[in-house]
Amino acid sequence: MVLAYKLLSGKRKIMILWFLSNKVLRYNEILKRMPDVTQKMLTKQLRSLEDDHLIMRHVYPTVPPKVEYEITDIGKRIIPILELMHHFGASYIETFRDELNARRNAEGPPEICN
Amino acid sequence: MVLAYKLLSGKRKIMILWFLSNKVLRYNEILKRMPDVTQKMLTKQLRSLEDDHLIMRHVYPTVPPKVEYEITDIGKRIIPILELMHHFGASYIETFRDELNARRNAEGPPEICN
DNA sequence: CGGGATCCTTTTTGATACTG
DNA sequence: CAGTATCAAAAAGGATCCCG
Repeated sequence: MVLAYKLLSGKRKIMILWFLSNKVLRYNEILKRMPDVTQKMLTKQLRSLEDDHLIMRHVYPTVPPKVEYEITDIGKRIIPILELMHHFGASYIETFRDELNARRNAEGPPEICN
Repeated sequence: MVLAYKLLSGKRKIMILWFLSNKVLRYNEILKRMPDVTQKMLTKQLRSLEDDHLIMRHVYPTVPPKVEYEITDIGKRIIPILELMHHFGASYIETFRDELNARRNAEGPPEICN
């Protein structure tokens, strides 16, 4: 439990895994899908996910370089957790819609994903 | 997804919810179950969980004071996520036992919960 | 008993510029 | 294209002491 939590700790990791859950993506493709992340942070989280064996990094030594990221078998086993989180988020929003709207107006811009 | 992640962000929240999933507990009972947390941090995380409506706080104005914490209905809906995380942790450990042991020896003391 | 208040350290995240 | 490097800010976590 704590272990899974730690593996997912990091503001962007769950989104990265979510994107990679059904596709192999290049570095820039992931970057485009996350408009508010810096290159540095994306790289860092990708490295961390790779170190934890949740994703694989494939480097094609071409010019220009091409790097693809692919979810691993063990990484795929995290997807059901993300799906549950997604469903939970939806029902949570439904329950507290008004309160969440109030917070949102007070604090900042909306999220892409719940 | 991101929302559920944010609600669970905080080093102790998932453990607190785990403990409260099947019992109402007093402040000190939670504290005893988490040997390495300070009172300040426990209080802080409890307040945060309460603000997010995942737990309820019942104060009995006796002397000495008595405060109980109880999971809410919406809080209970997070438990399946924690159970999945727990199972994931177990299979992850099984897959990478050797590597995890190596890290453990290098870094520090073991966890109570995976 | 169940906290709150202060002060401090560690960790995480971000902005910006540069490169093979 | 896919990153590094440097610097700075913010967030999270912790130690310690005090209180009704």
